[in-house]
Amino acid sequence: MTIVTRFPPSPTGMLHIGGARTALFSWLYARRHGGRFILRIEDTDLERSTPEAVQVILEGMAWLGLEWDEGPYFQTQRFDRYREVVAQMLASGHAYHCYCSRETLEEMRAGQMARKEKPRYDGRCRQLAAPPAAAPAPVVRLCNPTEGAVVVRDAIHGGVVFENAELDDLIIARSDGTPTYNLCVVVDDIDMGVTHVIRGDDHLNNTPRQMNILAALGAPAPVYAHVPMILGPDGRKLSKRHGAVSVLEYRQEGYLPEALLNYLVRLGWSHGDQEIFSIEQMIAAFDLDALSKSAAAVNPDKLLWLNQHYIKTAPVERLLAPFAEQLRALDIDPATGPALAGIIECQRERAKTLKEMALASRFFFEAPTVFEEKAAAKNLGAEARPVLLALRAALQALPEWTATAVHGLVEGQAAALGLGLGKVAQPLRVAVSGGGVSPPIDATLALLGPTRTLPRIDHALAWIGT
RNA sequence: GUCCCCAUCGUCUAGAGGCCUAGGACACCUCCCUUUCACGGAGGCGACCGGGGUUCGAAUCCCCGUGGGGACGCCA
Repeated sequence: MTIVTRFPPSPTGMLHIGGARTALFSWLYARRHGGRFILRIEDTDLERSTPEAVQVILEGMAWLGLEWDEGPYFQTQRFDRYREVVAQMLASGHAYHCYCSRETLEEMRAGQMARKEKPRYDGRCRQLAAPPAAAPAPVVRLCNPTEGAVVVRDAIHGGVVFENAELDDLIIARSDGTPTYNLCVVVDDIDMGVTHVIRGDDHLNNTPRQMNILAALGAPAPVYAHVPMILGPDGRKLSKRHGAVSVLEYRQEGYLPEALLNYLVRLGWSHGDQEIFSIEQMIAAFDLDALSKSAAAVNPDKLLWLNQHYIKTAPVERLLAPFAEQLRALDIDPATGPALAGIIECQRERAKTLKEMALASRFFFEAPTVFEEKAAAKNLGAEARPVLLALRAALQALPEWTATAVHGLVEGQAAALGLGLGKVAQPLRVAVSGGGVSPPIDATLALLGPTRTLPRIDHALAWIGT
């Protein structure tokens, strides 16, 4: 049997990390078993769905590299099919027209709440012989079994029992004729041959209803796996207040998709003590039975750590494009400085994000005009003057401008001046970078080259002089 | 309110009755390395929600409680 999974976002907002993780799990499961992964856009809510949101979802999926084998399907393009199924259910007696007005329903709910009962439709239209006079356009409801129980066989939770008596006759088609979520999912999953439904456990309660529709249609149930929700860093429900919840925001913030994927895969899933997973390793190791049952809070620090790990270990070429993207976001033209590869090479161990790396690399492209106050106060005092003078002279005479040569030069000058390395390297660092923090001074100067370095020392000297 | 789900360090988790003096990771603290910042290395702090059972033995199984979450829409 070919494994078929799907990711069915509704285009009403951005692709957030919770959705991304569900997509990842579904994608991994399909890949792991050589199956197919389907992308389906659930846009039956005409009011709230937007083409922009569809675009954002597609972009997010593409950035993460979660390529789908089929789709994207749009439910709005399958309305004929849903109508056909609804008609069939009506004909077979598995569904019926309900003429209750919204007001009636509201009263019913209020009464039940007041009596501390579970609010649900009482099925009063089930036995209607004929439509009432002057009735509003009806909705179509599922004829839910009134007895017995539905057992959801869940790969994560085991068997979960729901009494049919707890369920009511849910609406499968609105009064305007459009189908609702529970009907569409079931029909699509049947038609698309979905074998494994991996989704958030907020859907666990919907599952018995969907299984009853499935039964009415005479279709077998897929394997369900209800994964726990993702919580914000504060342990509360994920919301916009927690910062970057949209996947594309992580891109803007300088995260690598492999880092986000690695972070996400370990949220609710584990493989022994392993923390670092390449895409290939995830695919090889992923399994439903290692998914956890409890909700997980996001830990921004750990994501940062993983991102830094991938920045440190990725091939430099892999970082070129996203790093350039970050520079441009800061209005820096990547072509106006030293080779990007060189910069990345010496910055990668001191940046947790590519954005941070870009910020720290600005001086490679733009000569500092002002100096960081504290760094200047500490390292660009009058005593730095002879040091910079000596350094300048020696650098100008340097036959070959390489990191090794600069390294030897700095050490030599320190010895000659009878000073510790810090007393020599720090003023130089502040002079060329504008601050007290930079990659090793030898590598920094090697990248800057004499044409950028010498004038900067002059500028610092002039600044000290005033 | 009713139904459903969940419960190991601050966080992510390992753990499928004895291997647990409860392991790893992030964060935090200390030390080492060091021209800054980092990287790296070595240590440290730190948890089985509570109560009953079952068992020779329970973090692991059962029950109750407590806490958290979800569902109860002509949203998905």
